[in-house]
Amino acid sequence: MSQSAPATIPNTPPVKDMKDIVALCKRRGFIFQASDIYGGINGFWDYGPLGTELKNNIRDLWWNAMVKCPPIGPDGNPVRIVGLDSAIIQNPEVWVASGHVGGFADPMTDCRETKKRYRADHLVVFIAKDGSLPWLAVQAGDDQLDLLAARIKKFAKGKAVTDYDATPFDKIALADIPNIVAPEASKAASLTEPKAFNLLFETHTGPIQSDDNKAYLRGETAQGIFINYKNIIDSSRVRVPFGIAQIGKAFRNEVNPRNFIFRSREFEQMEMEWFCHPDDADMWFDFWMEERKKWWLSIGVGGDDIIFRKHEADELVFYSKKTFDVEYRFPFTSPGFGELEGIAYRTNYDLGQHEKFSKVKMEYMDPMDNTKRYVPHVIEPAAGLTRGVLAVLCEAYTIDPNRPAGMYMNFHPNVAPIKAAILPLTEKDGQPEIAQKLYMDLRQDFMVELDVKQNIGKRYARQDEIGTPFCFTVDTETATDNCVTVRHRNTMKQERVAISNVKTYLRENMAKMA
RNA sequence: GCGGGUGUAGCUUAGUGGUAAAGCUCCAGCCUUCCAAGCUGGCUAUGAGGGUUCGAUUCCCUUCACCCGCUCCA
Repeated sequence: MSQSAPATIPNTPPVKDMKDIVALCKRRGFIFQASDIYGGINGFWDYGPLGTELKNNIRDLWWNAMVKCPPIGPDGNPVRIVGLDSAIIQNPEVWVASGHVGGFADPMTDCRETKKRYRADHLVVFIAKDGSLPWLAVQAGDDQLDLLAARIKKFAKGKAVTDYDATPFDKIALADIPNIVAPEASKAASLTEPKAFNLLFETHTGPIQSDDNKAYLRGETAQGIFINYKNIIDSSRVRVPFGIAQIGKAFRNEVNPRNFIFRSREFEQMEMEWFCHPDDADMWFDFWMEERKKWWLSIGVGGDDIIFRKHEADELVFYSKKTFDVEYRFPFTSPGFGELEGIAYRTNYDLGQHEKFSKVKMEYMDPMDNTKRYVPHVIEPAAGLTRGVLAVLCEAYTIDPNRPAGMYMNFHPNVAPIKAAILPLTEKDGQPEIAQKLYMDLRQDFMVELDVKQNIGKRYARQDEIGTPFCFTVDTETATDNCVTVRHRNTMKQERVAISNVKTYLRENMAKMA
């Protein structure tokens, strides 16, 4: 029970507190700290009964919108997307080709004095030509000579920029590091030896560990798609443009897991790679941007707390020509936003890399014109499933001081873990038997719960707390009129429905927001 | 990885160098009631490890987890 419902100021929505959301997740079985009874493990989370339902619902809605029932393309026909479930461990060359082994393993150096951390390859060390100390480190960039000039003023009056030679920090011998003054430090010898930050999890295939059988847990599901591109082209009668979709776990050794399940070391992704002709890439980029907006709205993540934002040129990673973020205002990012999905125009970078490293041709031959050959370009809508779960949880959490728990979960019915509860008003007069019969029928089609214990108010309250949109209550009149009462979660309003219509009623109300 | 904070039952809190307290939840029973009603009974806790001590939940050390800030974030 929440004891900390904040005082409400008129016309100001009450502030959702992450602590309350995390507490609810544990209390009601959405999400637990992984290895809880052993004191937990940093960066990992377990999904309980309701969290699993919620996550599966979001996952299935994505799969449905992508693979089973993909959107109508610009030509009026549905686009073609096929599914894939690739291995978590692949040949380690995959991750060399993708850039993760190099890019995810940047050596970092810490400044003991200022507590700043720098990428070793982003620091330039200037060494005086006359051999005098100290050496001056600055952050690499267009302005590095200006930065150097400022440091010279402070540490080597009378010298000029031209009296120094530049050396990348990562080329400096370990023994010479104490000669260096860090970029914002006041004296030398504050930089630590560079430490490798390898964000890919390493493992070994086979029972004996050696460098020869080192392998990586995948850092993203996307590479599994790229390395199967050719298999799918050759086996599935797909033609460009088409997509390959995959949902699954990915692993990153995050430096600092934070914010509940937002940044964890094991997480789940929903990624689709859309292969198209380079001339059409911009059109498809806009197409998927719109489709992805619609999808997030369809699972109840909407309103002022979601934004769709194009990256500025200086934010783009080097292989991407355009990136578009779907971001949610989480309680811990507010008033800022945190990323839910990135839609990236990745050019033909990934297929090109795998062509180069595997020596397998990735060229596509236009079936209508054999003279047209090209490596397809890729638009990638890559969403975080577990981040989606968190956004849905935060969005649904609704403070309501009039309810026993002080809140309820306003899930869109299509993501709600339990769609309906069947409740006999009392435990006598044959009501449990009627309820049981209705439950046995409904459970064929819906995740429903039968609850006969305790008074009806407690049972409604419990269902509100886990976000069950509908309760069907069997009462004394049910035996004679064959109707039950539908009680709505958000409004607490009730209406009478014939037992024979309950299934239809549920189906019709599942698609719309309560 | 750095700095700061926090760890007592499922939740919210109390307390003490000497038998760890309560409310709510939960479970069982009574009651049979449309919004956590009432009555009875019950389960469950000092994050982990070490040290000091006759005795540690309390003091000390280490460690783990979580929160905030920094850093990082293909």
